[in-house]
Amino acid sequence: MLKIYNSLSGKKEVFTPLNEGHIGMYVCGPTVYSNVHLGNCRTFMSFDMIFRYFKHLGYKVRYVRNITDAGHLVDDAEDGEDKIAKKARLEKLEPMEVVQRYTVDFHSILQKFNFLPPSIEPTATGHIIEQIEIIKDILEKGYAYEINGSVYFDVTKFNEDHAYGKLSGRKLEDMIANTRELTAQDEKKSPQDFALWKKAEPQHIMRWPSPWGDGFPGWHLECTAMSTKYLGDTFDIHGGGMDLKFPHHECEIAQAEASNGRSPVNYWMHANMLTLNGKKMAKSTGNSLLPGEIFSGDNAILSKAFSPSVVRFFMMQAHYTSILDLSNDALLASEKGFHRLMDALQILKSLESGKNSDFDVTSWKQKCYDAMNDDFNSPILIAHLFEAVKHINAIKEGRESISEADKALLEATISSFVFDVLGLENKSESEAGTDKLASVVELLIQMRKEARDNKDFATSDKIRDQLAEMGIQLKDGKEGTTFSVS
RNA sequence: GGCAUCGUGGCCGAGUGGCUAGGCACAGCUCUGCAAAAGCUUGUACAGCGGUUCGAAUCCGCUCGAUGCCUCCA
Repeated sequence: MLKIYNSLSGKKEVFTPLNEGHIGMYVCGPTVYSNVHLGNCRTFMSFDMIFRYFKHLGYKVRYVRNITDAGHLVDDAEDGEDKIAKKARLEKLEPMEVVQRYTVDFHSILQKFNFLPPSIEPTATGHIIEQIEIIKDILEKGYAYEINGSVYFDVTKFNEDHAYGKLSGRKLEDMIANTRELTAQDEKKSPQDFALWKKAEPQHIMRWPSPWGDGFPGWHLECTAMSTKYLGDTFDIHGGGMDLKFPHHECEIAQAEASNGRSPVNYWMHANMLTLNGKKMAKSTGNSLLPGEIFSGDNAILSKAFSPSVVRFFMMQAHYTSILDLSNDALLASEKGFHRLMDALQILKSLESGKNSDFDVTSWKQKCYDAMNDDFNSPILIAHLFEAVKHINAIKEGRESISEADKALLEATISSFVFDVLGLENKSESEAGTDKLASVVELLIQMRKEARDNKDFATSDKIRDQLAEMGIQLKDGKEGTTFSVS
């Protein structure tokens, strides 16, 4: 029985999909006006893991994650400028050049992190017509008004017969009480109202024709248009970063309820933020890291480069609803733990099975599922994986044994959780996996053994130390010497 | 200022009204020519102050602090 923490109710709820065996999931994707933010990666990674687990359980999942390539305003005021258009103006590029450049960056980073591609990755600009249709609908229902070629959602009107603020726990009256005075020339009736369609000023490059004149859609609308188009008026899961809860997701609910009278989403899921050295990431203070800067080591914050798998493992060690703090020490610790896990996986392959098992693999497997079924508790899953690591090492040293059947079950289970669900990759294995390197190292190991047998420790240590410098670590064990590549 | 989430041992991080999280680091031991790796052993922590309770770190209140949103920043 799978339980999910639903942000809408504030409780863990038993997950029941609308259609048995099928899941519709929408996650708000990036606005492609700059390199993808590391915190953003964490959010997407959490949902990648969730997507993977659903698939692992055998669900047919339609996972929609959009690309925002228009409509995300720099601010919601009268002079609101589209983020893409602004960047294009600053860099003297065509807006679509900006979109293309950062979409490519986004995909390449996600690929390094071993993300599964979503089922559909729609763009806002590809769904202008759908957005216009929804605006027409909302206007007809009386929850929006047109003024000077722009259309705004009438939050006050909507709140009369719906609950605006139910997701974020806000009350409209409180919001009004806490709002600063309107800028003098604001055309909105109330500061809480938000744009469904913005009139394009003559100099504005990104523009589309509409019944209200040339303009562009509001940011909140695209997600409503694309999610309902591909997943239906009501669908199972809507996810995104905690920062999107208000106003973005709140507005999505309002738009959907205004146009078709029904709550659009059964389970709202929000991934929590990533901090850096205990503080929020912000370019302005220098407390900021790009994913690429972690992989290359080219940054002033970390002592060395870390592989995407290590970063992924680090993130999977925290629950997706907790704030996670990234630091050099934390990554160093994760790197060691990650290698220990990967080494154990390697050892498992060559383990000799015995008559009986000292390790109850079946109940261990159940505990792994219990952890994941409890709101995707990946840190608990990882704790269980390390329990298996202990047993694997004990079996290797002959202190415990495992039956043929249990060994096969353990191998299948652990690799499906590590690789399929958590999405980790054993990079060192694939690099060391080239047979030639392996046989060269085996040769060196053999030569070192001969030197050691002859008590020629100068030679044996030279082999060991020089290989270590190349990142190849020799490990002497009871059954001989093995190696790992870092 | 308002709303929200949270505050756990040296570090990162789970969890929970009474029973071992886990990883990393540290120390001792085993193994080793010496190391490394691996294994074993050791840590009584839960922001502070009150309250509820037979019993709270876990529930309630207040205080302090962090993060998010309310305002451009994921």
